[in-house]
Amino acid sequence: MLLATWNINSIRAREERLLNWLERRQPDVVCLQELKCTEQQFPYDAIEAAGYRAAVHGQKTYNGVAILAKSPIEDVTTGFGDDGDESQARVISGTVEGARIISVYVVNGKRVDSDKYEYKLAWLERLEAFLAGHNLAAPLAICGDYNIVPDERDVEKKEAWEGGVLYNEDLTTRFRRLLDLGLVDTFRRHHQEGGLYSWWDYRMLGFPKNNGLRIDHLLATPALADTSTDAYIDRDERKGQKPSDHAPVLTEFEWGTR
DNA sequence: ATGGCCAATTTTATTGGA
Repeated sequence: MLLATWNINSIRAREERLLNWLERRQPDVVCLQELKCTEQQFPYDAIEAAGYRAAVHGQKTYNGVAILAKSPIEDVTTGFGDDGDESQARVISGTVEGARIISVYVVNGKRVDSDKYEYKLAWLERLEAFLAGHNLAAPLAICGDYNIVPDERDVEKKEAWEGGVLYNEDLTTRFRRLLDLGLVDTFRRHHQEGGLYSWWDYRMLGFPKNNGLRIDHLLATPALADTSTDAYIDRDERKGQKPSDHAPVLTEFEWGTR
């Protein structure tokens, strides 16, 4: 199973690029974030014609997450299912070929002194509780835009980002806590070096200067992660006409029908 | 080359992204 995650930054603005990438790359399962559209606006027909089913949790203008898969997507749920705020479409789960797949779009946080950052921290608490409620002995992957830089290898200009809403001691500790639950950062399982990023700012020549961050992650339980054979970042997707500011990140597993 | 923000919106400025 080739599993991918991609913050696409508007599926309507990126439809042609997404379809070209699906055709060329042929991932089995794709977790998407920042659809920026409602379910009514989602291009189901084009995705289906490309050979994929889609489970979509949409929202007008902001957020929005989906799972695309070549195989049926079963037992789809949206949100955390707790008693917290569900007005922002940031989580969708489904089962594909016996593996539980979760697509997440973690809150950005804007500034550390903002209400949005408070919401980010509270949301991460809910994420942890949500995961703790799953069977982590079973095959499961939770993939998406975490808006967290796990460690210094994952940032090009440490001084510029340290202490901000994406990279600080509290967040790296919270990320490690997810790993302490038993989840594996599947990209790091195959690549230990720094300088490999999944996001570059549109502004200030972020990509040409490689001022990047690794903030998009595929975490998996050992039952699944132990079968992974390689991981990739499709850096070329950040090039050319109308790119998303994120590149797709992928992990190959010896799991399922592929 | 990969190039100096981009996308959506009850649009002509504002909000959010990271």
